[in-house]
Amino acid sequence: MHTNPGTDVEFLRCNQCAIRHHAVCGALNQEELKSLNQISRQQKLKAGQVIISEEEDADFFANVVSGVVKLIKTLPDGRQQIVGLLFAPDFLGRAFGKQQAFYAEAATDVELCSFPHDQFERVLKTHPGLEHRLFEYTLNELDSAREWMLLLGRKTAEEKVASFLLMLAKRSALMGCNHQDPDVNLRFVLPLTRSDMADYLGLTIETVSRQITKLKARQIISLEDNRTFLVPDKLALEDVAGQ
Amino acid sequence: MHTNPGTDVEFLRCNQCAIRHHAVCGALNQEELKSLNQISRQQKLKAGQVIISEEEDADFFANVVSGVVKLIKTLPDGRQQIVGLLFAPDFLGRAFGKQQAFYAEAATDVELCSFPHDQFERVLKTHPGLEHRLFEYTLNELDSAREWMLLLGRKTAEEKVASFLLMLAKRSALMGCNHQDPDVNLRFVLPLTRSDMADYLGLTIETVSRQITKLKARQIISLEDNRTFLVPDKLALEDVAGQ
DNA sequence: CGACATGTTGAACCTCATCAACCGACGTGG
DNA sequence: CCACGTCGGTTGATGAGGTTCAACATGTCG
Repeated sequence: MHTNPGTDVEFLRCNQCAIRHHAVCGALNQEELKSLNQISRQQKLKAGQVIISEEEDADFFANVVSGVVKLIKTLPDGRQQIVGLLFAPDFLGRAFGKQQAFYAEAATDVELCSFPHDQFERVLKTHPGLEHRLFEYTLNELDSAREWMLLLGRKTAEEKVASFLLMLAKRSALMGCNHQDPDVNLRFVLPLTRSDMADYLGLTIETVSRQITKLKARQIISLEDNRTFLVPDKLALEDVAGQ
Repeated sequence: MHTNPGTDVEFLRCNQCAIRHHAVCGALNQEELKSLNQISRQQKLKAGQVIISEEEDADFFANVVSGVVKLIKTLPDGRQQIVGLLFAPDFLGRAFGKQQAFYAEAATDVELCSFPHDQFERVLKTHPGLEHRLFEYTLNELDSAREWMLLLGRKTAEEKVASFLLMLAKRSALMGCNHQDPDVNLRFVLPLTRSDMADYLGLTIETVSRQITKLKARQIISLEDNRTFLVPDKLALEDVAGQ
């Protein structure tokens, strides 16, 4: 708990953080932020890098500052399912238990703000506001997971792809504090490969590709390039997605 | 906050509760338990009864004391997916928000110990131990949900059915403080109809029925009656389930 | 007893997975 | 500089796994 000048500089870092007000640390007052800041570490990862492996315990928590992280579960024979996508400012890691039944991998280049496991848990114990925020975050994660269970269990390939694109479209509309009319020609960049999409939707890459082609043909979406999507009519897409 | 004799009788009820030490209220000391007990109400429901509807806000929380509750999400055209099964002593309801994106229905006859929404949230605010327990419970729910995403997205019909039966077998082995050898001839009663199974596994009833028949033929399971299953060799079943 | 719900079985069909070829972009090394 | 391999993506042909539709069996309840 030293309070040398260096601390103040680091302290500043949190106050200037791009995601601060939306991340779980947004719950903290200046004093609490300070103690969290002291244990945090910025970290940059390349796309494809494994962040948490399935075997070893995770020794840290982290906020996603930029980029996208995949949470992946695998079957012994190699089949895999993405069980969560983390965008900024999502939180990575499971409180109260180091065991993760999945591994985490950078889908794009990623910046993390990470905290050593034990120290973070200590801060958690002493700052109920932080735990509360994390709890609310977890409840939202659970809601999303259940939404995805409906998609995986009951939607057709076309509905799956449409639902996923719709999710990204909405997300980007929310993010960009968009001055554009939110319902007209939504535009977003897909942060995943077709293979990732397939693993998220419980499909194969071929099926994903075909469904995208079909949506293009029906003019429900159009592509600037392989990764950049345009949605001229959000309602039409919602219709295909089965709400 | 009256403390008339009646209160003590009710107080006793929690102390004698069958699920107390496993339920979220297990985190509470006597004093805390008392305040929770004062707002609780026992409730009995018949199989098939809707507990929380999708439209209206839920005005209560509850512990499942006995029986099984289905959490169901539906698509506009009627397709449905069970996104969670609650056994005793699971907790029903979403803290910090009345909105549920699914509805809850009794799969069997059910006993609940329920708490009015607002009062429970008030207790929650003043008893961090309870909130903490609920948080841990929610984290486990999230883990299960993700496990199920893998099943829904990547497992075959046979693996799905086997996984589900395995889950119930393990569950019943844990419950019955079994003196029986845990690996030999596990026996359990299925608390669901084939239709519920199908909705939980993302299949049709016909497929479920056929897979059960197939597992029977391969001697991996046997049935005393439609609802009572025997697992002579747990390892064989695990093998079919794809771990 | 008939009506209804739950479950099983059969046959036909269809969606999606599989296998394979191909395309364009990119990077590397001869 | 261009040939080459690789990677991400698309498209085509084929077939299997699961759905759909239908009939039938069994058990329960008024």
